[in-house]
Amino acid sequence: MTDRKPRRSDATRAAILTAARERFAADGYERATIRAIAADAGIDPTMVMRYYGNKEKLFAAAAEIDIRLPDLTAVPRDQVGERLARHFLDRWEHDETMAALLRAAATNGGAAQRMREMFAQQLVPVVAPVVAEACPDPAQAPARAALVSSQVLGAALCRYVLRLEPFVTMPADEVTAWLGPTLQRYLTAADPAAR
Amino acid sequence: MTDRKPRRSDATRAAILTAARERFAADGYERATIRAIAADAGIDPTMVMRYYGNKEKLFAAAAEIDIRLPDLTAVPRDQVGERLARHFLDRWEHDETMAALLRAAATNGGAAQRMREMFAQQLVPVVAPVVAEACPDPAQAPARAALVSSQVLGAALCRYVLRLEPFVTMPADEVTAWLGPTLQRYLTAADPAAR
DNA sequence: AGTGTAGGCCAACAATTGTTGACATAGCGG
DNA sequence: CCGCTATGTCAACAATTGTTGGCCTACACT
Repeated sequence: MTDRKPRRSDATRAAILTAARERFAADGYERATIRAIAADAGIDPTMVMRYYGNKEKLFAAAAEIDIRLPDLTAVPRDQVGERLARHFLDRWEHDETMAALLRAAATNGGAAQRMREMFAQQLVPVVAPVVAEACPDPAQAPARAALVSSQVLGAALCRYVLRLEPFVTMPADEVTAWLGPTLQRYLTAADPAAR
Repeated sequence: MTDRKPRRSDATRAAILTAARERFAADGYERATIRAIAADAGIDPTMVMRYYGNKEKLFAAAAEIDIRLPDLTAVPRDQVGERLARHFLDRWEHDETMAALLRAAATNGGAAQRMREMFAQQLVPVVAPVVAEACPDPAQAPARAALVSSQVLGAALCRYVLRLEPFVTMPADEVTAWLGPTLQRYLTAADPAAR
């Protein structure tokens, strides 16, 4: 139902998308040129326009991200933080699309909007039930999720974008060990002062 | 000694720098054009070139930042985290130069380099003595400082760049209340698992 | 007052960008 | 086998960019 008849140009489409993700991840939105993307994909720049309309739509297609968050209700409450930290780190390590979106979101309004949508549609709902258990006010969920975002995005920024030295070489396990308790507190602490 | 003879063009120079900071903060490095900056400053684009050489050097001049970190050794050890959080938030709130550097660092190599230097030269030294008290290994200081950076930059990213809703409207006091204990732990915990 | 120099503007260049249209070709359906 | 449409290439456009050189003006110093 959701898949259409396979087109002869599917290979080209995919090549464009792959090249676009690489370029957007490496250079950000403005510096990644359609010509460079087309060259990487081994085709003419015109094809990019034909298949994706314009640069903005190409980026939208390239930056389509599913965080694939696990079902946190199935995780022991006191391990939620570390579990989340590990998942995010793993996701970032294996999918350059995440870095592409982050880099672009810093200067491109559309990309920032996309990031906000990801937050609202994917992170908040998953996190809400966990927050609800430890905190009476259900309206707190977005704020808690935002705190989680800030630490996760900040770590990604330092590690994959700024390439801040201590953070780049630090083993993934150590990063999760440090971030885990932080996220745990953001999600399950009754108030900021509580542990 | 450090100040030179005042030049007739000092007003223009300052106007350029102010406009540059605003544009770089609002648009990032690539989208902020010299023409737009000159227009904001009410002068000809040529002046920018004459006084700052080229766009890169202009940015370097505009993004010269002193974090003005307080002397943490004079702060009670258990309040270091909150003190740092408040300082950073305040700094970001009142100086758009910080946002300019952050936005630009996401896509511009030079800006990223600048950010790393700020980290190494300003944050690490201030933080090192605090870390040394709680942790035997002096080589841990950079890693702890990097963790602090990640949370601070992440919060700034969400609040001032991505404008993630819950984070934008959250009162500054509440943000510091949440971030304080996190930074405190990154600095003074003996190991990731310790509180 | 006269002159040299710093401050400023205008026009223009070369390069790059996203984007468009006309034209070729090849493969599939009739 | 014929023709139509999808796929692809080439050349070019219009706009924008950083950047340069020439020219005018006004202030400062002798």
